[in-house]
Amino acid sequence: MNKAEKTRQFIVEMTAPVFNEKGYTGTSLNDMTNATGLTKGSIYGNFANKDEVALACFDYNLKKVGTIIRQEMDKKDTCRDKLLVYVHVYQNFLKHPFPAGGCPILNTAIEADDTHPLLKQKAADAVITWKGLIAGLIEKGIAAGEFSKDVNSEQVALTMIATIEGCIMIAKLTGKINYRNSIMQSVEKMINEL
Amino acid sequence: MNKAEKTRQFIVEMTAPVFNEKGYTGTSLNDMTNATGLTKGSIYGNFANKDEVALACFDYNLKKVGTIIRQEMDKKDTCRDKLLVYVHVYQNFLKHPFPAGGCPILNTAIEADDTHPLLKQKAADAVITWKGLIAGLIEKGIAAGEFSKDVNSEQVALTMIATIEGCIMIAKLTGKINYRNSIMQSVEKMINEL
DNA sequence: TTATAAATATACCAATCGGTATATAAAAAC
DNA sequence: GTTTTTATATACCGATTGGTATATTTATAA
Repeated sequence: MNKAEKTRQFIVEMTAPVFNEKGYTGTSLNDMTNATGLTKGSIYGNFANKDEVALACFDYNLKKVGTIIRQEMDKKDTCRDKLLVYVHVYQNFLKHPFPAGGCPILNTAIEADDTHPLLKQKAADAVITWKGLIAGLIEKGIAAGEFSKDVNSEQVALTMIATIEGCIMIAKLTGKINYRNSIMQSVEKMINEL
Repeated sequence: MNKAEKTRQFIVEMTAPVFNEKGYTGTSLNDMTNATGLTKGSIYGNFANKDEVALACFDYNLKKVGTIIRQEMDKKDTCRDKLLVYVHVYQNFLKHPFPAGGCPILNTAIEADDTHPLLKQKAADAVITWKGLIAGLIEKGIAAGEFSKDVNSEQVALTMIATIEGCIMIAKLTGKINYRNSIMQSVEKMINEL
């Protein structure tokens, strides 16, 4: 990794939380120079424009979440326990190196869906990949005799994602931890009833 | 309603969809003059600043949703059917005068939670009011013998809201109607199992 | 060690940002 | 119908926006 690649990485690491908190429109070049301590010239020597930084930051934030989930899943054996990782990670997200500003998919989806096609596409891809991951785990669990055969894996996957994302919104908005616990308990029940 | 009040109302009606689509930061005074056909002077003669317009627009958008729900609920008799109104309205939101840009609570929550305390508070209040409304309906249904006595009304209310909001996000992001139908079917099942 | 290439900083650009003072036009009151 | 108040438009403000051309520094290779 040469100097430029290091700086690129450094810029992404320092601005990713800002983009996730303030959003694409809400993050200015000034915010970016403040977060990095670099100048505009330095940032624009490594990125073509604000868009390119924002897209890289989304990837970075998304990867951060994915890594946490994968690491926790590797510790579990059964498909049910692997699914329950989502519940436990989102319930104790402070214990993990979770991106500041919350779920990048949710944040990006809401801001970009009417305004920024590129970011919107990235968020949409992330949701579909996530759905596939959960559905795959469910299918595997069915094949292993862990779950009932008449479980609709795609429906459960989508409902899990929707509930988790809604939960993140409500918990962050109201600041009520028991709201989060209550909703996550429903997701847990949903998984345990498969 | 005198001239000023009419203009105030007019400004809110014309800019509310813009705020809901582009967000608070993403909506400029220029957008507001374009949407209304009025000048800055005219807008700022009726509102102190952009904040005041945005807050009024949130109230307007929220009321719009509330009115739809209330009207549909009035047509139903049982608590179960009243709860199912949420499913049917959000599933066919195009048939109703739903605010352009989607759910104002969700949009405002995501943008404002790290950036705009006043809007955040309004969105939080809306969620808590909504939760109370659903929980009240469930309690009423329990009292009427319609639902099981050991239903946790607050938990169900929160989970319903989370799933619906997550559903809106996913459906709008991916554009897949069958995703929305699939998730809403889960909510329907949840209500029918009370 | 020096020449060359790459990376960063400085200084600037036009455009737009939210907001305001003032002038003009339209309503409302008399 | 005239006066007075209210509402709207015009013209402007400094600050900030995203972005760039160029100068300077730092790293790399000969």
